[in-house]
Amino acid sequence: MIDPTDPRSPSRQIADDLRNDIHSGALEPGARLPSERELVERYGTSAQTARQAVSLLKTEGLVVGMPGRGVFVRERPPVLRVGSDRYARWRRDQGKAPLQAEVEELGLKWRQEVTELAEVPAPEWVAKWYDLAPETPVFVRRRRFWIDDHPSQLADSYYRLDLVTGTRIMEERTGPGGGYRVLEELGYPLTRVREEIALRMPTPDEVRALRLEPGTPVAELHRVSFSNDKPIELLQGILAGDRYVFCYEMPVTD
Amino acid sequence: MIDPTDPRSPSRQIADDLRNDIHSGALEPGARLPSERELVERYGTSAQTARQAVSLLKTEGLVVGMPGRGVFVRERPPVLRVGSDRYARWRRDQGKAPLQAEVEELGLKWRQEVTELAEVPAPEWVAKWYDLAPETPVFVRRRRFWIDDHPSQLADSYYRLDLVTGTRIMEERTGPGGGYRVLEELGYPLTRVREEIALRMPTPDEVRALRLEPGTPVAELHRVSFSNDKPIELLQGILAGDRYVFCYEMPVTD
DNA sequence: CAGTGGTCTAGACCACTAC
DNA sequence: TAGTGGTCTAGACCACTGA
Repeated sequence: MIDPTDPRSPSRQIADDLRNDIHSGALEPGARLPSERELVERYGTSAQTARQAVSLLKTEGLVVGMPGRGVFVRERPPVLRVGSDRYARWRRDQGKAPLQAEVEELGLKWRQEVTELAEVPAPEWVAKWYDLAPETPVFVRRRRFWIDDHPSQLADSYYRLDLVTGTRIMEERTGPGGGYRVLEELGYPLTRVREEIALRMPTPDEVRALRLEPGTPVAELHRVSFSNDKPIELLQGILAGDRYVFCYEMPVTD
Repeated sequence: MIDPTDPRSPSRQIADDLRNDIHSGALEPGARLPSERELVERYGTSAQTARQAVSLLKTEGLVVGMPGRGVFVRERPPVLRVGSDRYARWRRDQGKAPLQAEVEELGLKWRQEVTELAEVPAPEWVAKWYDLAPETPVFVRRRRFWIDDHPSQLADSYYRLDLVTGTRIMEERTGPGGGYRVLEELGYPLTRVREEIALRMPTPDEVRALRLEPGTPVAELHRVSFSNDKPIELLQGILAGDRYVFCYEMPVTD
């Protein structure tokens, strides 16, 4: 089954065959790929070569290996469309955090796990936006968001100490409406949001925390929340790339 | 150098060591990693094990192998911040396409390569937005964008035939200001834009067309351009994940 | 020319799964 | 218990690079 005159290496030939089967639908999502031993027999290569072919598909994010069971065509998890009206005030008035509202509208379960509440020296980008000297202490809320019992986002919110000391932002539970509601009550209503999204592969820590399959990229989100042009919250998020679609809508300015 | 009591597998231990060296700065961007043979000697493992460690770092996008030379810590290419004021009309009045203006402001070279001009059956999402029967013929402009002599984006623009037949949109060169300028002159000024961004690993075709290093994710961008709530252009873009940062700024609505 | 990464063969053992 | 993926050893050849 391997064509020695083909310029592609044997492992590439096998990988391309399997990829075709997946894209053509011959192998549907959830289906099991031929086992390593079957591939060896079918193509007449060594086991390592068959393994490398499958490994290629894994790094492409097309298949997932389950030790003892087999290699399976990945089923795309439910995707969350993160929209640009996420921050609308009427959502908070219903007592929900921005993401929570969006998730529950889709009929999915939602959970927030607070992993750390602490004073830390300000990271460089935080100091820059808050116009603080480097290393100035700031308050950080680190959370992990779960959607349908899957971890899907790591989110670290940084606040100025002079703004949030003594408020519910320093507590485990910020109360209905989330952190924005607290800031609003302090006299800092949210007026503008700036988001930057970069793409990269996850670190091993992130793979663990988000239970990412190999071949899943992440989005690194930096968000600046303004109240009348004054930054009031800075967020760094790591989002599982296969669970989010970012969606922005904007008028065209002159 | 391998700790047999460590629960991590040998290849993981080697990979973690190298990753630490990279993050600590002991191995700077552009530096060469120890060669496969050196790693074998240092850790006392087989060559395959050392290879697997390095291969892990490749899929993480941290290093790049150059056959015959070595494995090098990846240098991040210049990153382009794609902003939400990209579509502002004043830019087009200077005779530049949206992306072109942004790139040249950074002092980078810019080039557009038209790879195909054709009538094709409408893909599903195109038919949906244009409210056409599936497979209705539409006109597609496929281009590849180069920044500083690196391919960085594949962009397919779909147009309704009844709008663009006989216009410069069907020509190789659309003239100053790009496709939006042509539509504007036809009586369809751009008023609103909607963008959806999904993350995934590239297909082999995309790896080739964008000359992507292993371990580089891509962003799949779907853009709908409206003129007074009527879609006038649909774009699917594949953007090299290591060359773009997406940046959106939005007011908070009630 | 020696050294490099990339690919391959031919074995082996382990932990896990499903029966 | 048989089959699975995951990892490992110990070799080998090739094309390419740089001196």
